[in-house]
Amino acid sequence: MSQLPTLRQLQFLLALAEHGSFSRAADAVFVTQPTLSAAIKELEAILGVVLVERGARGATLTPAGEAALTRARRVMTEAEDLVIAAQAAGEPLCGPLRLGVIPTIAPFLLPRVLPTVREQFPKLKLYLREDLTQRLYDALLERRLDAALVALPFEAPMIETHVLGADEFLFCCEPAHPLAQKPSLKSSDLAGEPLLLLEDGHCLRDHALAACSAGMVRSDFAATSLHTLVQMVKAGLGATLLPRMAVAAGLVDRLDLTVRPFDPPVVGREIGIAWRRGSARAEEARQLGEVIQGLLTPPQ
Amino acid sequence: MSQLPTLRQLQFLLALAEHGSFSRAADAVFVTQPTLSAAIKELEAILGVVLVERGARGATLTPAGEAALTRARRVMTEAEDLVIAAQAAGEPLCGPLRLGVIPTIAPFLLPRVLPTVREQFPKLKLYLREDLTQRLYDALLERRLDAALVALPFEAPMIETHVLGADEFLFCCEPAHPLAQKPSLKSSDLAGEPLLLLEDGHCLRDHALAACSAGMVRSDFAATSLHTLVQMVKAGLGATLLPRMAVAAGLVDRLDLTVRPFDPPVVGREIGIAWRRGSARAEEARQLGEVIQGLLTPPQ
DNA sequence: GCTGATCCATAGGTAATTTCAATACATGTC
DNA sequence: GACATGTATTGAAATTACCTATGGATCAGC
Repeated sequence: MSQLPTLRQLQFLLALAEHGSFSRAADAVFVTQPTLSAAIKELEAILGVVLVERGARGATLTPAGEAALTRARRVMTEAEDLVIAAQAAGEPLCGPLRLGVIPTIAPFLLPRVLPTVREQFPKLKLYLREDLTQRLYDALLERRLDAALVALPFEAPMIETHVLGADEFLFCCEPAHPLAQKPSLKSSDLAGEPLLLLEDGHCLRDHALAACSAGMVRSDFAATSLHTLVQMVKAGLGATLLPRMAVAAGLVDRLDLTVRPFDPPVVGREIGIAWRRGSARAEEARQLGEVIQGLLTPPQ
Repeated sequence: MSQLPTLRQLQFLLALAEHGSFSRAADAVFVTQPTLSAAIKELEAILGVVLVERGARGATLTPAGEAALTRARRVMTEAEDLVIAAQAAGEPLCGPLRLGVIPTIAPFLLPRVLPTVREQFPKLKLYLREDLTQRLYDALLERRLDAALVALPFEAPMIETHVLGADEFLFCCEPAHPLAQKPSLKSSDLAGEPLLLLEDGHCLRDHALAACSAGMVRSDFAATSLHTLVQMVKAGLGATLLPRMAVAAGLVDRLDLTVRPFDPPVVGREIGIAWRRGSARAEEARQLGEVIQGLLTPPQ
């Protein structure tokens, strides 16, 4: 087995690539220029390739250097992840954790779970970010988020998920609506019914569409949030489907709207937690999920 | 940023996990036991977690240790890959390269390209492995192969491919066969025709099936290789489709069988080279592919 | 074409780190 | 309680990493 480079040497290579000059790179990593110079030279000796083209006005990476750079970056992030993961294993759910939540979950689930989470993990600093599923997905992949609360299914490469609980859909309409008379509805009752939905991009829109394929979607109006949506129902523009979680959180309180469940088989969505496969905080995401799951299951 | 561990420390951790004892692990990495002991201790200090449970009969990893181990393995392989990739960049297509080839390509393509490859890259040591697509895929993922010659499409996560050339299918039958009269065939001419195919697992079987959906596959007989297949045609069991590459390599020479092309649009398969995304030898696989492509395109 | 500025390479000395040999300590075994 | 089998500690030696000082090359401006 040929000799391995040092992480330090790789770090120097990153700095060199970033600053385009031995001297400036040396400053950036707090060593002198000769030190960095020697380290790069030894790295080249180990790899048997010239990585850097030395010029009068700085340094440029050779193609081999570029290739090594990409891999060096990977090695460094993997090493950093190791440290973070190990430290987290020693004291789980500590420090900053960046959690994404979709807009149809955040306002209804977070008030219910955050107090307990805060109490149970006082050292945890949750940074919350509310956004659409697709953007949360991107953020997870780019390591800008550690975990995300989303609606399942959330099939995506490199993403792992755990189910936290079911969230059935309820039919919501004006009291004067014909269907308001029935204590519960069948999916087929929606046939021809004018339905209001969230605007495109919300996964709740897709799930609701799947649940009420019989309905007639009003594509001329689309709401930007569930709060807007119920206002539109109240204004007489049509009926809609709401997640029970939102109703339980008081979304339609004092609005004088009628809410009806569906007969089994109930339609709805599943709430889950997602994280990037191999993320340094995968285990913590799983743990956080368990806590939230425990908070969801008993009441409803 | 907290301090990073050394690759050496991670290597020691791997050895410790493998041998279950400080002393034996130390022997394995050619240092003394105190050295390894101190290194692990410092690693634990850096990570802030106890990784190893020291017992009277050796050492066991704690859960945190196991987690660190998995990541350490990743860091080490990434670092090793960096070295290999960089060395390969300096002197491409040198040393051992493990190349998988599917059985319906190997005997016909390799004799045509290997001499030139050998001549062009005298220092290259090609280790060839002939196997079915699925097993080559597994081997690529498990790093037991560096590249593979397969039939496209070869859609798979973590695998990248390049097209090397087209390989059209030819109709092969006995001279007395009714279709032998026609100089060329349409795909629809195969309607009701009893066709022989390779046994399950060969991708050529699937591609041929797709190409001649009109035909009537003889599922009572399936060949284990193209050589067997033509013998079965000769024995009067039916007709078949052969890749032009195999015919060009002399598969039916001296067999007194009739071979007919299809009218455009020609049916066939594409030959490609595949490698694991991020493999240390990805660039070399690409280069090797270019050479083979150059050898395939001019003649036919 | 000289001058100064900028940048990388080299040299030699020093501090820090790594490693080793020797030994101490802990724990099960007979 | 001696012994075998482990790991931890210690202090010295070798190695390595780093710094200061200096040299040489290239380019810009005059």
